[in-house]
Amino acid sequence: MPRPRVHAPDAVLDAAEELLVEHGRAHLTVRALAQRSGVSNGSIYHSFGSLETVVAAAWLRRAREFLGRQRSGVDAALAGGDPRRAVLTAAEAPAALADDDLRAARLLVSLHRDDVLTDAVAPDVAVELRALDASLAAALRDLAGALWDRADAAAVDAVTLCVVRLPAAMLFGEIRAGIVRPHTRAQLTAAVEAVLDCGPPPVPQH
Amino acid sequence: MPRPRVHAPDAVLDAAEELLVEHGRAHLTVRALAQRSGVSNGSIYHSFGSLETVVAAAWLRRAREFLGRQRSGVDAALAGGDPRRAVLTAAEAPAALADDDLRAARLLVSLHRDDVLTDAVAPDVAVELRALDASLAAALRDLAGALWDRADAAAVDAVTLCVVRLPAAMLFGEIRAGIVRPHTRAQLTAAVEAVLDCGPPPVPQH
DNA sequence: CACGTAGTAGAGCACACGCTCCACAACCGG
DNA sequence: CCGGTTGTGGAGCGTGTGCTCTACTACGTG
Repeated sequence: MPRPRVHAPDAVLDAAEELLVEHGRAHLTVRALAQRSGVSNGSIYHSFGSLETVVAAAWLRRAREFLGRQRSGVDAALAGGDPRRAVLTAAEAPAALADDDLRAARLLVSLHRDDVLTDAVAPDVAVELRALDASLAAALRDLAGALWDRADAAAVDAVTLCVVRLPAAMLFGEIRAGIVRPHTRAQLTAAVEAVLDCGPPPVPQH
Repeated sequence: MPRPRVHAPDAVLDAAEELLVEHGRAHLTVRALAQRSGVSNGSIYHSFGSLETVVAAAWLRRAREFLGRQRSGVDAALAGGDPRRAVLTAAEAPAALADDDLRAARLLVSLHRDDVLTDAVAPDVAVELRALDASLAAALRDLAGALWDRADAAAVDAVTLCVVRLPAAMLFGEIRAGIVRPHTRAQLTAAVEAVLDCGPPPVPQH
Protein backbone atom coordinates (compact mmCIF):
# COMPACT_ATOMS: atom_id res chain seq x y z
CA MET A 1 0.00 0.00 0.00
CA PRO A 2 2.52 2.61 1.04
CA ARG A 3 5.58 3.77 -0.75
CA PRO A 4 8.52 1.49 0.13
CA ARG A 5 11.57 2.87 1.90
CA VAL A 6 14.41 3.82 -0.37
CA HIS A 7 16.84 4.47 2.51
CA ALA A 8 17.54 2.06 5.32
CA PRO A 9 17.37 3.85 8.69
CA ASP A 10 20.68 2.19 9.46
CA ALA A 11 22.31 4.31 6.77
CA VAL A 12 21.50 7.37 8.84
CA LEU A 13 22.83 5.73 12.00
CA ASP A 14 26.02 4.73 10.19
CA ALA A 15 26.59 8.27 8.99
CA ALA A 16 25.85 9.65 12.44
CA GLU A 17 28.36 7.24 13.90
CA GLU A 18 31.09 8.36 11.52
CA LEU A 19 30.46 12.02 12.19
CA LEU A 20 30.32 11.50 15.94
CA VAL A 21 33.62 9.65 15.95
CA GLU A 22 35.29 12.13 13.63
CA HIS A 23 34.06 15.42 15.02
CA GLY A 24 32.08 14.84 18.21
CA ARG A 25 28.50 15.51 19.14
CA ALA A 26 28.87 19.28 19.10
CA HIS A 27 29.60 19.25 15.37
CA LEU A 28 26.94 16.76 14.35
CA THR A 29 24.31 18.83 12.52
CA VAL A 30 21.26 17.81 10.57
CA ARG A 31 22.76 19.21 7.41
CA ALA A 32 26.02 17.32 7.81
CA LEU A 33 24.10 14.16 8.56
CA ALA A 34 21.88 14.54 5.48
CA GLN A 35 24.88 15.15 3.28
CA ARG A 36 26.97 12.27 4.61
CA SER A 37 24.15 9.73 4.62
CA GLY A 38 22.59 10.83 1.34
CA VAL A 39 19.22 10.90 3.09
CA SER A 40 17.27 14.12 2.92
CA ASN A 41 16.41 16.29 5.88
CA GLY A 42 12.74 15.42 5.47
CA SER A 43 13.31 11.69 5.48
CA ILE A 44 15.50 11.87 8.56
CA TYR A 45 12.80 13.69 10.45
CA HIS A 46 10.14 11.41 9.08
CA SER A 47 11.78 8.34 10.55
CA PHE A 48 13.42 9.75 13.68
CA GLY A 49 11.61 12.91 14.67
CA SER A 50 14.60 14.71 16.12
CA LEU A 51 18.35 14.81 15.88
CA GLU A 52 18.69 13.78 19.50
CA THR A 53 16.77 10.65 18.64
CA VAL A 54 19.24 9.80 15.89
CA VAL A 55 22.11 10.18 18.31
CA ALA A 56 20.33 8.15 20.95
CA ALA A 57 19.48 5.39 18.47
CA ALA A 58 23.06 5.24 17.21
CA TRP A 59 24.37 5.01 20.74
CA LEU A 60 21.75 2.48 21.76
CA ARG A 61 22.62 0.16 18.88
CA ARG A 62 26.26 -0.02 19.94
CA ALA A 63 25.64 0.00 23.66
CA ARG A 64 23.39 -3.02 23.38
CA GLU A 65 26.03 -4.87 21.42
CA PHE A 66 28.63 -3.99 24.05
CA LEU A 67 26.56 -4.80 27.12
CA GLY A 68 25.50 -8.11 25.58
CA ARG A 69 29.09 -9.23 25.13
CA GLN A 70 30.13 -7.93 28.53
CA ARG A 71 27.24 -9.60 30.26
CA SER A 72 27.95 -13.03 28.80
CA GLY A 73 31.56 -12.94 29.97
CA VAL A 74 30.56 -11.75 33.40
CA ASP A 75 27.83 -14.34 33.80
CA ALA A 76 30.23 -17.13 32.88
CA ALA A 77 32.72 -16.02 35.53
CA LEU A 78 29.98 -15.60 38.13
CA ALA A 79 28.61 -19.05 37.34
CA GLY A 80 32.14 -20.35 37.90
CA GLY A 81 32.02 -18.82 41.38
CA ASP A 82 34.78 -16.32 40.74
CA PRO A 83 33.46 -12.80 41.29
CA ARG A 84 36.89 -11.17 41.06
CA ARG A 85 37.41 -12.69 37.64
CA ALA A 86 33.95 -11.47 36.67
CA VAL A 87 34.90 -7.91 37.58
CA LEU A 88 38.17 -8.15 35.67
CA THR A 89 36.36 -9.51 32.65
CA ALA A 90 33.87 -6.68 32.76
CA ALA A 91 36.64 -4.12 33.13
CA GLU A 92 38.47 -5.43 30.09
CA ALA A 93 35.34 -5.63 27.99
CA PRO A 94 35.94 -2.29 26.24
CA ALA A 95 39.36 -3.49 25.12
CA ALA A 96 37.84 -6.75 23.89
CA LEU A 97 35.22 -4.82 21.98
CA ALA A 98 37.91 -2.63 20.41
CA ASP A 99 39.67 -5.77 19.18
CA ASP A 100 36.56 -7.16 17.53
CA ASP A 101 34.67 -4.07 16.45
CA LEU A 102 36.69 -0.91 16.56
CA ARG A 103 33.89 1.20 15.10
CA ALA A 104 31.53 0.26 17.90
CA ALA A 105 34.16 0.89 20.53
CA ARG A 106 35.03 4.25 19.02
CA LEU A 107 31.42 5.37 19.10
CA LEU A 108 30.89 4.40 22.71
CA VAL A 109 34.06 6.21 23.63
CA SER A 110 33.09 9.40 21.85
CA LEU A 111 29.73 9.82 23.54
CA HIS A 112 28.87 9.67 27.21
CA ARG A 113 25.66 8.09 28.29
CA ASP A 114 24.56 11.22 30.13
CA ASP A 115 24.64 13.28 26.95
CA VAL A 116 22.37 10.84 25.15
CA LEU A 117 19.07 10.74 27.03
CA THR A 118 17.69 14.26 26.65
CA ASP A 119 14.13 15.51 26.55
CA ALA A 120 14.07 15.49 22.76
CA VAL A 121 14.60 11.76 22.18
CA ALA A 122 11.54 9.94 20.98
CA PRO A 123 9.65 8.04 23.71
CA ASP A 124 10.23 4.56 22.29
CA VAL A 125 13.99 5.06 22.10
CA ALA A 126 14.00 6.67 25.53
CA VAL A 127 12.26 3.65 26.96
CA GLU A 128 14.88 1.34 25.52
CA LEU A 129 17.65 3.52 26.88
CA ARG A 130 16.19 3.36 30.33
CA ALA A 131 15.83 -0.39 30.04
CA LEU A 132 19.51 -0.65 29.20
CA ASP A 133 20.34 1.54 32.19
CA ALA A 134 18.35 -0.74 34.42
CA SER A 135 20.05 -3.83 33.05
CA LEU A 136 23.49 -2.33 33.66
CA ALA A 137 22.51 -1.30 37.17
CA ALA A 138 21.32 -4.82 37.86
CA ALA A 139 24.59 -6.27 36.61
CA LEU A 140 26.54 -3.94 38.89
CA ARG A 141 24.38 -4.93 41.86
CA ASP A 142 24.94 -8.59 41.06
CA LEU A 143 28.69 -8.09 41.07
CA ALA A 144 28.64 -6.18 44.35
CA GLY A 145 26.51 -8.88 45.90
CA ALA A 146 28.76 -11.67 44.70
CA LEU A 147 31.86 -9.90 45.96
CA TRP A 148 30.77 -8.61 49.32
CA ASP A 149 27.21 -9.70 49.98
CA ARG A 150 26.16 -6.11 49.75
CA ALA A 151 24.32 -4.10 47.14
CA ASP A 152 24.00 -0.71 48.80
CA ALA A 153 24.89 2.45 46.91
CA ALA A 154 28.44 2.63 48.24
CA ALA A 155 29.25 -0.96 47.31
CA VAL A 156 27.77 -0.57 43.85
CA ASP A 157 29.83 2.59 43.47
CA ALA A 158 33.03 0.68 44.16
CA VAL A 159 32.09 -1.87 41.50
CA THR A 160 31.24 0.93 39.09
CA LEU A 161 34.69 2.34 39.64
CA CYS A 162 36.27 -0.97 38.65
CA VAL A 163 33.99 -1.72 35.73
CA VAL A 164 33.21 1.69 34.28
CA ARG A 165 35.35 4.57 35.47
CA LEU A 166 38.77 2.92 35.58
CA PRO A 167 38.41 1.33 32.14
CA ALA A 168 37.23 4.68 30.80
CA ALA A 169 40.25 6.46 32.22
CA MET A 170 42.75 3.88 31.05
CA LEU A 171 41.42 2.52 27.77
CA PHE A 172 39.37 5.23 26.10
CA GLY A 173 42.32 7.27 24.88
CA GLU A 174 43.92 4.26 23.25
CA ILE A 175 40.65 3.10 21.73
CA ARG A 176 40.27 6.56 20.25
CA ALA A 177 43.79 6.24 18.87
CA GLY A 178 42.91 2.83 17.50
CA ILE A 179 45.18 0.52 19.47
CA VAL A 180 45.20 -0.81 23.04
CA ARG A 181 48.67 -1.79 24.26
CA PRO A 182 49.07 -5.00 26.29
CA HIS A 183 50.83 -3.03 29.01
CA THR A 184 47.75 -0.88 29.44
CA ARG A 185 45.64 -3.98 30.02
CA ALA A 186 48.13 -5.11 32.64
CA GLN A 187 47.92 -1.73 34.33
CA LEU A 188 44.15 -1.91 34.32
CA THR A 189 44.13 -5.37 35.83
CA ALA A 190 46.53 -4.25 38.53
CA ALA A 191 44.49 -1.15 39.34
CA VAL A 192 41.23 -3.06 39.51
CA GLU A 193 42.74 -5.72 41.76
CA ALA A 194 44.11 -3.00 44.02
CA VAL A 195 40.71 -1.34 44.32
CA LEU A 196 39.09 -4.68 45.05
CA ASP A 197 41.71 -5.34 47.72
CA CYS A 198 40.66 -2.09 49.36
CA GLY A 199 37.37 -3.81 49.97
CA PRO A 200 33.99 -2.19 49.92
CA PRO A 201 33.54 1.23 51.47
CA PRO A 202 32.45 1.26 55.11
CA VAL A 203 28.78 0.47 55.55
CA PRO A 204 26.77 3.69 55.78
CA GLN A 205 25.37 4.36 59.23
CA HIS A 206 21.75 3.41 59.84
CA MET B 1 44.23 60.08 30.71
CA PRO B 2 41.71 57.44 29.83
CA ARG B 3 38.50 56.63 31.50
CA PRO B 4 39.16 54.35 34.48
CA ARG B 5 37.69 50.85 34.59
CA VAL B 6 34.43 50.54 36.41
CA HIS B 7 34.39 46.73 36.25
CA ALA B 8 37.25 44.52 37.35
CA PRO B 9 37.97 41.89 34.69
CA ASP B 10 37.92 39.36 37.51
CA ALA B 11 34.21 39.99 37.94
CA VAL B 12 33.68 38.56 34.47
CA LEU B 13 35.89 35.58 35.24
CA ASP B 14 34.02 34.96 38.49
CA ALA B 15 30.69 34.99 36.72
CA ALA B 16 32.02 32.73 33.98
CA GLU B 17 33.25 30.33 36.64
CA GLU B 18 29.86 30.15 38.30
CA LEU B 19 28.04 29.57 35.05
CA LEU B 20 30.53 26.94 33.91
CA VAL B 21 30.20 25.02 37.15
CA GLU B 22 26.43 25.31 37.23
CA HIS B 23 25.56 24.62 33.61
CA GLY B 24 28.67 23.64 31.68
CA ARG B 25 30.46 25.19 28.75
CA ALA B 26 27.68 24.46 26.27
CA HIS B 27 25.30 26.77 28.13
CA LEU B 28 27.70 29.62 28.77
CA THR B 29 26.55 32.41 26.46
CA VAL B 30 27.65 36.00 26.16
CA ARG B 31 24.23 37.19 27.25
CA ALA B 32 24.16 35.00 30.35
CA LEU B 33 27.66 36.13 31.21
CA ALA B 34 26.79 39.81 30.82
CA GLN B 35 23.71 39.41 32.98
CA ARG B 36 25.39 37.45 35.75
CA SER B 37 28.48 39.64 35.93
CA GLY B 38 26.67 42.94 35.48
CA VAL B 39 29.20 43.84 32.81
CA SER B 40 27.85 44.80 29.42
CA ASN B 41 28.43 42.87 26.24
CA GLY B 42 30.57 45.72 24.87
CA SER B 43 32.84 45.83 27.90
CA ILE B 44 33.36 42.10 27.86
CA TYR B 45 34.47 42.21 24.25
CA HIS B 46 36.57 45.29 24.87
CA SER B 47 38.65 43.53 27.47
CA PHE B 48 38.63 39.94 26.22
CA GLY B 49 37.89 39.96 22.51
CA SER B 50 36.04 36.65 22.41
CA LEU B 51 34.03 34.37 24.61
CA GLU B 52 36.58 31.60 24.19
CA THR B 53 39.15 33.95 25.65
CA VAL B 54 37.01 34.49 28.74
CA VAL B 55 36.72 30.75 29.22
CA ALA B 56 40.42 30.26 28.66
CA ALA B 57 41.32 33.04 31.08
CA ALA B 58 38.99 31.65 33.75
CA TRP B 59 40.47 28.20 33.35
CA LEU B 60 44.02 29.53 33.29
CA ARG B 61 43.55 31.41 36.54
CA ARG B 62 42.53 28.26 38.39
CA ALA B 63 44.89 25.91 36.61
CA ARG B 64 47.84 28.06 37.61
CA GLU B 65 46.71 28.02 41.21
CA PHE B 66 46.34 24.24 41.08
CA LEU B 67 49.63 23.48 39.36
CA GLY B 68 51.48 25.77 41.71
CA ARG B 69 50.23 23.89 44.75
CA GLN B 70 50.78 20.53 43.15
CA ARG B 71 54.28 21.39 42.06
CA SER B 72 55.41 22.48 45.49
CA GLY B 73 54.27 19.23 47.08
CA VAL B 74 55.89 17.19 44.36
CA ASP B 75 59.15 19.07 44.54
CA ALA B 76 59.34 18.56 48.28
CA ALA B 77 58.89 14.82 47.90
CA LEU B 78 61.39 14.66 45.07
CA ALA B 79 63.93 16.63 47.10
CA GLY B 80 63.43 14.07 49.86
CA GLY B 81 64.41 11.39 47.38
CA ASP B 82 61.04 9.66 47.36
CA PRO B 83 59.63 9.63 43.83
CA ARG B 84 56.75 7.29 44.68
CA ARG B 85 55.59 9.66 47.37
CA ALA B 86 55.90 12.49 44.88
CA VAL B 87 53.56 10.69 42.48
CA LEU B 88 51.06 9.95 45.23
CA THR B 89 51.14 13.57 46.33
CA ALA B 90 50.51 14.74 42.80
CA ALA B 91 47.67 12.27 42.38
CA GLU B 92 45.95 13.47 45.52
CA ALA B 93 46.42 17.13 44.68
CA PRO B 94 42.90 17.55 43.25
CA ALA B 95 41.43 16.27 46.50
CA ALA B 96 43.65 18.63 48.46
CA LEU B 97 42.55 21.51 46.28
CA ALA B 98 38.91 20.58 46.83
CA ASP B 99 39.46 20.75 50.58
CA ASP B 100 40.98 24.22 50.43
CA ASP B 101 39.23 25.84 47.50
CA LEU B 102 36.18 23.97 46.32
CA ARG B 103 35.30 26.63 43.75
CA ALA B 104 38.64 26.25 42.01
CA ALA B 105 38.40 22.47 42.05
CA ARG B 106 34.90 22.55 40.69
CA LEU B 107 35.91 24.72 37.78
CA LEU B 108 38.86 22.54 36.81
CA VAL B 109 36.60 19.53 36.99
CA SER B 110 33.94 21.05 34.79
CA LEU B 111 36.20 21.94 31.91
CA HIS B 112 38.76 19.81 30.14
CA ARG B 113 42.00 21.33 29.04
CA ASP B 114 41.46 20.27 25.43
CA ASP B 115 38.24 22.26 25.18
CA VAL B 116 39.97 25.42 26.31
CA LEU B 117 42.67 26.24 23.77
CA THR B 118 40.72 26.90 20.57
CA ASP B 119 41.54 29.14 17.64
CA ALA B 120 39.47 31.99 19.04
CA VAL B 121 41.40 32.59 22.26
CA ALA B 122 43.45 35.76 22.23
CA PRO B 123 47.15 35.26 21.49
CA ASP B 124 48.44 36.42 24.88
CA VAL B 125 46.18 34.02 26.78
CA ALA B 126 47.01 31.24 24.32
CA VAL B 127 50.70 31.79 24.98
CA GLU B 128 50.19 31.47 28.71
CA LEU B 129 48.14 28.31 28.25
CA ARG B 130 50.90 26.75 26.21
CA ALA B 131 53.44 27.76 28.81
CA LEU B 132 51.37 26.01 31.46
CA ASP B 133 51.18 22.94 29.24
CA ALA B 134 54.93 22.94 28.92
CA SER B 135 55.42 23.28 32.65
CA LEU B 136 53.11 20.35 33.32
CA ALA B 137 54.87 18.26 30.70
CA ALA B 138 58.20 19.07 32.32
CA ALA B 139 56.89 18.02 35.72
CA LEU B 140 55.68 14.72 34.31
CA ARG B 141 59.05 14.12 32.67
CA ASP B 142 60.78 14.87 35.96
CA LEU B 143 58.65 12.29 37.75
CA ALA B 144 59.25 9.64 35.10
CA GLY B 145 62.98 10.32 35.26
CA ALA B 146 63.07 10.11 39.05
CA LEU B 147 61.09 6.86 39.05
CA TRP B 148 62.66 4.94 36.22
CA ASP B 149 65.50 6.98 34.76
CA ARG B 150 63.45 7.31 31.61
CA ALA B 151 61.51 10.18 30.07
CA ASP B 152 60.35 8.70 26.79
CA ALA B 153 56.75 9.06 25.70
CA ALA B 154 55.64 5.70 27.09
CA ALA B 155 57.14 6.34 30.52
CA VAL B 156 55.63 9.81 30.68
CA ASP B 157 52.32 8.29 29.70
CA ALA B 158 52.43 5.91 32.66
CA VAL B 159 53.09 8.83 34.99
CA THR B 160 50.27 10.79 33.37
CA LEU B 161 47.97 7.90 34.10
CA CYS B 162 48.85 8.03 37.79
CA VAL B 163 48.80 11.78 38.14
CA VAL B 164 46.08 12.90 35.76
CA ARG B 165 43.80 10.22 34.42
CA LEU B 166 43.31 8.09 37.53
CA PRO B 167 42.61 11.08 39.77
CA ALA B 168 40.18 12.37 37.17
CA ALA B 169 38.33 9.07 37.03
CA MET B 170 38.17 8.63 40.78
CA LEU B 171 37.89 12.09 42.27
CA PHE B 172 36.11 14.31 39.77
CA GLY B 173 32.64 12.98 40.43
CA GLU B 174 32.97 13.53 44.14
CA ILE B 175 34.47 16.97 43.71
CA ARG B 176 31.49 17.85 41.54
CA ALA B 177 29.24 16.56 44.32
CA GLY B 178 31.18 18.62 46.82
CA ILE B 179 32.73 15.96 49.04
CA VAL B 180 35.62 13.52 48.67
CA ARG B 181 35.26 10.44 50.88
CA PRO B 182 38.35 9.12 52.68
CA HIS B 183 37.72 5.68 51.21
CA THR B 184 38.03 7.14 47.72
CA ARG B 185 41.44 8.54 48.56
CA ALA B 186 42.47 5.12 49.81
CA GLN B 187 41.28 3.55 46.58
CA LEU B 188 43.22 6.10 44.58
CA THR B 189 46.38 5.49 46.53
CA ALA B 190 46.02 1.75 46.04
CA ALA B 191 45.39 2.09 42.32
CA VAL B 192 48.35 4.39 41.81
CA GLU B 193 50.66 2.11 43.76
CA ALA B 194 49.47 -0.83 41.69
CA VAL B 195 50.17 0.97 38.45
CA LEU B 196 53.61 1.98 39.69
CA ASP B 197 54.28 -1.62 40.66
CA CYS B 198 53.55 -2.58 37.06
CA GLY B 199 56.64 -0.60 36.25
CA PRO B 200 57.16 1.46 33.15
CA PRO B 201 55.97 0.15 29.81
CA PRO B 202 58.53 -1.79 27.79
CA VAL B 203 61.06 0.44 26.09
CA PRO B 204 59.98 1.19 22.52
CA GLN B 205 62.17 -0.42 19.90
CA HIS B 206 64.85 1.80 18.37
C1' DC C 1 37.64 74.38 29.10
C1' DA C 2 38.45 71.78 24.91
C1' DC C 3 40.84 67.53 23.52
C1' DG C 4 42.57 62.86 23.25
C1' DT C 5 42.18 58.38 25.26
C1' DA C 6 40.21 54.38 26.88
C1' DG C 7 36.13 52.14 28.89
C1' DT C 8 30.93 51.36 28.61
C1' DA C 9 26.42 50.31 26.76
C1' DG C 10 23.29 47.90 24.09
C1' DA C 11 21.00 47.70 19.54
C1' DG C 12 21.34 44.88 15.96
C1' DC C 13 23.92 42.10 12.16
C1' DA C 14 25.08 37.80 10.00
C1' DC C 15 24.87 33.26 10.45
C1' DA C 16 24.05 28.41 11.70
C1' DC C 17 21.08 25.69 13.80
C1' DG C 18 16.88 22.35 14.61
C1' DC C 19 12.84 21.73 12.76
C1' DT C 20 8.32 22.44 9.95
C1' DC C 21 5.82 22.33 5.99
C1' DC C 22 4.04 20.90 1.76
C1' DA C 23 4.30 19.46 -2.93
C1' DC C 24 5.38 15.27 -4.90
C1' DA C 25 6.65 10.17 -5.81
C1' DA C 26 6.10 5.21 -5.43
C1' DC C 27 3.48 1.62 -4.22
C1' DC C 28 -1.13 -1.47 -3.78
C1' DG C 29 -6.01 -2.76 -3.32
C1' DG C 30 -10.19 -1.97 -5.66
C1' DC D 1 -6.78 3.75 -13.58
C1' DC D 2 -7.99 5.77 -9.50
C1' DG D 3 -7.48 6.81 -4.42
C1' DG D 4 -5.26 5.95 -0.14
C1' DT D 5 -1.07 5.56 2.31
C1' DT D 6 3.55 6.26 3.31
C1' DG D 7 8.17 7.86 2.14
C1' DT D 8 11.04 11.72 -0.02
C1' DG D 9 12.95 16.25 -0.99
C1' DG D 10 14.21 20.66 0.06
C1' DA D 11 12.83 25.53 0.68
C1' DG D 12 12.52 28.25 4.35
C1' DC D 13 10.92 29.73 9.24
C1' DG D 14 11.98 31.00 13.87
C1' DT D 15 15.36 31.27 17.21
C1' DG D 16 19.61 31.80 19.65
C1' DT D 17 24.29 32.58 18.93
C1' DG D 18 28.98 35.19 18.82
C1' DC D 19 30.30 39.33 17.67
C1' DT D 20 30.39 44.30 15.59
C1' DC D 21 29.40 48.95 15.55
C1' DT D 22 28.73 53.40 17.13
C1' DA D 23 27.25 56.83 20.19
C1' DC D 24 28.42 58.10 24.61
C1' DT D 25 30.96 58.74 29.17
C1' DA D 26 34.66 59.73 32.48
C1' DC D 27 39.06 60.84 33.17
C1' DG D 28 44.08 63.43 32.79
C1' DT D 29 46.44 66.90 30.26
C1' DG D 30 47.63 71.34 27.78
